[in-house]
Amino acid sequence: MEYNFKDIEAKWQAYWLANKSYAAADQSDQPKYYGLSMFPYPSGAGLHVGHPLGYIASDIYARYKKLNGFNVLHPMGYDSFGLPAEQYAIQTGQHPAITTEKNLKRYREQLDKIGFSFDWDREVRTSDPAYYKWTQWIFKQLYKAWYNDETHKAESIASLVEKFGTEGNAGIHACTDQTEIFSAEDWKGYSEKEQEAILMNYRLTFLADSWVNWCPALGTVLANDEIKDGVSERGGHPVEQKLMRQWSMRITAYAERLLNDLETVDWTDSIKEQQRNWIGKSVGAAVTFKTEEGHDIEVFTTRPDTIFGVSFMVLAPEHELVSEITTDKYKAAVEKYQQQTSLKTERDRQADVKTISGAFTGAYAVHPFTGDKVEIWIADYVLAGYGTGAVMAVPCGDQRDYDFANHFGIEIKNIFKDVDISEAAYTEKDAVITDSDFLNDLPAKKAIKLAIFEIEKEGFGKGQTNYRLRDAVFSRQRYWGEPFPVYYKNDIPYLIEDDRLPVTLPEVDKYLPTEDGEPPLARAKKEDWNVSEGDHMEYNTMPGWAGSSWYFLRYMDPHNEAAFVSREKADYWNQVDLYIGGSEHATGHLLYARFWTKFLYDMGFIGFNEPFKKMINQGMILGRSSFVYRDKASGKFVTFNKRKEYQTARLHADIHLVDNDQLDLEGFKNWLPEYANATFILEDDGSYQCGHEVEKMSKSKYNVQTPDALVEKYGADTLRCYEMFLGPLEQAKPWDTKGISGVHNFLRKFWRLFHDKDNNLNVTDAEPDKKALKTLHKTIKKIQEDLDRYSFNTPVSNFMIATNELTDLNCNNRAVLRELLILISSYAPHICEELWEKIGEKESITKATFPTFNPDYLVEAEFAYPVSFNGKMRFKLPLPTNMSKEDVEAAVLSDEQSAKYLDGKAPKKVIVVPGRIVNIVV
RNA sequence: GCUCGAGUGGUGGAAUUGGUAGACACGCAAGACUUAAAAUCUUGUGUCCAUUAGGACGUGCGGGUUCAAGUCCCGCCUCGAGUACCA
Repeated sequence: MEYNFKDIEAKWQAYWLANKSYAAADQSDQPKYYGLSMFPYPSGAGLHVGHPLGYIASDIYARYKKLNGFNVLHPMGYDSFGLPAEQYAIQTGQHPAITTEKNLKRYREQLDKIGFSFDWDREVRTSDPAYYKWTQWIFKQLYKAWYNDETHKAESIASLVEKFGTEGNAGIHACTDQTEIFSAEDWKGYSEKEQEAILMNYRLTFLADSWVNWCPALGTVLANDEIKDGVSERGGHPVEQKLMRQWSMRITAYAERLLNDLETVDWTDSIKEQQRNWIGKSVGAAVTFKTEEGHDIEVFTTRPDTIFGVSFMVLAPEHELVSEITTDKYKAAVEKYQQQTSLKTERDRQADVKTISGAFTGAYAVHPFTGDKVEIWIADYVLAGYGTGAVMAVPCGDQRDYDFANHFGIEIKNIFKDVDISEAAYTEKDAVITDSDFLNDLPAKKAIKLAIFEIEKEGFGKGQTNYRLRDAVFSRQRYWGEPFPVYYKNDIPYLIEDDRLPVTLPEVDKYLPTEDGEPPLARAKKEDWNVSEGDHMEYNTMPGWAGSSWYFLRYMDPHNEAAFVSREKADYWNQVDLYIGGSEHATGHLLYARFWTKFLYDMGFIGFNEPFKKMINQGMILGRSSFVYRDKASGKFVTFNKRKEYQTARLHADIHLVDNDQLDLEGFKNWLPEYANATFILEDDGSYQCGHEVEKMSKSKYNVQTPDALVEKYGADTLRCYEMFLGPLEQAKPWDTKGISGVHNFLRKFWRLFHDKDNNLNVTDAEPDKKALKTLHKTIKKIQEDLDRYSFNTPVSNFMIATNELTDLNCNNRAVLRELLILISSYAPHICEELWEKIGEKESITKATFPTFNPDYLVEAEFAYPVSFNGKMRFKLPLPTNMSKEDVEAAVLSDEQSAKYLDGKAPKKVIVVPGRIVNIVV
């Protein structure tokens, strides 16, 4: 075999490992570069072809930066706590640590075969006690901190306790759930338990009874971002609301900074927008309306300028005041409506937005400015969970209020000057207000300010900013996660001392909740814990996102036993320069990682407050699933073209049993036990044809393509180049191996460039000719430009072009080929390293320097001008490149080919762009 | 509904500031080598008309700006992703 990729790849992978070729230096005169791919959760299915896509891109970039003289950090690790290993443990009794270890090993083998330049000495695993010791430590810091809204940063809780002792809490502007005001005297008089309860309302991680998303099937609570379409993201199980005592993270304290600092990072607009929506800032006012009976109803509005347009009010059906204010006459109707609403699931309620429904309570509120009577309704378009669960309805300015008013025949008052609201509400903020007392003739934006001023002056309410972002639930009733460094004494939580960390996971007999519904850790006896204090330890564990919120910091200083990262190393490596990963983490991981980074910055542990400077989201690689069709009546499997003659259910078939849509019948029977006795209704030619569809790759769809088979058949270098060649990194694309032979052929042709017919090295020291140098320098320029704008697919084409051109030129000059090897080495490191050695280089190509582009080689004496007539290219005319505009024009017009298109007429206009084009207007 | 992104040959895609549309590859077709196949190599390959020469049309659709538009502007259509009674 001429190009023996198997031997070559094994040889150099061993060499790189033995020589620590990719070790990042902690100190260097070179500028630093931190390139990072999101670390994977090691699932049982192994790596599929979608995983390496991002890794290959960050690897190419890391290598490219290294060749350009940067000190590069390019690490890899594993997000190794998580649900699947635990679900597997519940089913089989196997300890999740064993499952995880097994999966990890397989991941590593797969990764190693692809030839990544990871610095494995810096590997981190979130489930490693040496790692989660620091996750627990960061949790402790959050517990010992509060958020000062005056300084806009987190501060130590000790400073807060001091203030309480001297001035009470009235003058403190904090992000807190504490509403009660107390004096310094009060504070001193409180018991420890009372003081602790108050401090809980300030801490950045806190214990509170809160409504949580409870997933009975998984036996745990879930964060909002772990729920998609009303069901759990993992497993697709239903979720219900439940009041539970849980640890939470006060991420809302950082809402404003998380929003503003998006402007300082180079991410896609789409991800930034998703974060903005998730944070959901709305500026407006809280206004209190009094009912005729004297109850207070607080509403939140972003349009206080429209307050004179209020013609009714709406409460959420669950609003606590509903039963109190409803008059006897309307009681039955209101209760019926409440009942109807409660029967609807959250999902149904959101799905059906067209049906207008509601009920009048019989009660009236008094308009704070006009004193008018305003009807109070309940309706399910007002949500209990947002704002105050009550709105002041302004039909002329809000479409939902407009529709509601029309439906129930409520008055629609127009307070916008010269605006027609006969068809729909006017929701733009650019109208002039009228019929509104002191707001008359003001444009909306000014009116908003004045309205808030008046509302505050009269004591009806105040200006307020609301966020959709909620505090994040941080406890999970699961086994396979970080234990909390927390114990309880008399139901008061206390922290475990630093020198006793980590609190490691105790052994348990089963990975299920206890009979009385406590989390699995409650099964552990006192002596099963390595650290046990007080009445009992915390039984909850941390969520999956705990470990992944700071792992990028640990890579900087992975073996530090005295700190999660030393300040010195954090200062050196600083932000991640390039972060590559999927966009599915837009509102989860990326928000939490930003939050923790900002917190650690506030506390002075690190010197930057955004973790990821530049981010690229690789598109998903989709799989091509195959389907079989089972007749519901007979249970027989019906072939694709006959499926319509039967009542069939569509089932996934393993794509490895399908070749060109034809099913391997014996293989299918042997695949799953329930198919052992399968019978078939075949095509007329006796084959079974499968259906197919492009969808997400997943184990349950049996459409997972692993990279292993391709590495085996074509080699890692081919796989690397091919995954990049597929198309733009950010774009989603179906996986298709059709084109891979073309890329493999390129590498073989590249190999032949260095060898004669008998596969002997054939490289000369002779001076290369001009054409070869031109090809080389054209390629240097292209690769540099492409990579600098993160275009990973186009360099492969340019490598092919260069190889094709040099082959046509019979170029075997060492001077040219040597530089070409460096160019290609970031994409195909193994073959380049091998040829590099063969042409007599002594040191690894990973230590080489990226060639310098010299424009002189691209200078040509002649350029073939495309000559257009009326914008249509007609012919090409070679002319000297240094010819003046006037001479070019004269030369083109006097050329005999022009005569035909001019047809005897004089040109109206001639445009000459030197070195580009000539256009003649006739 | 809103936000973001994308629509280019049979296919994946290229064209960085408006300046030769379809690079590179796959596939397909013809040929060479071979007993044959595979592999390899050569040539061709946007569509339509034309024997050729050549011509017309072509980047989702309709307009516009310009000497020149895949690229810029206006109005639509389709697909993908995210998100939603957020007051």
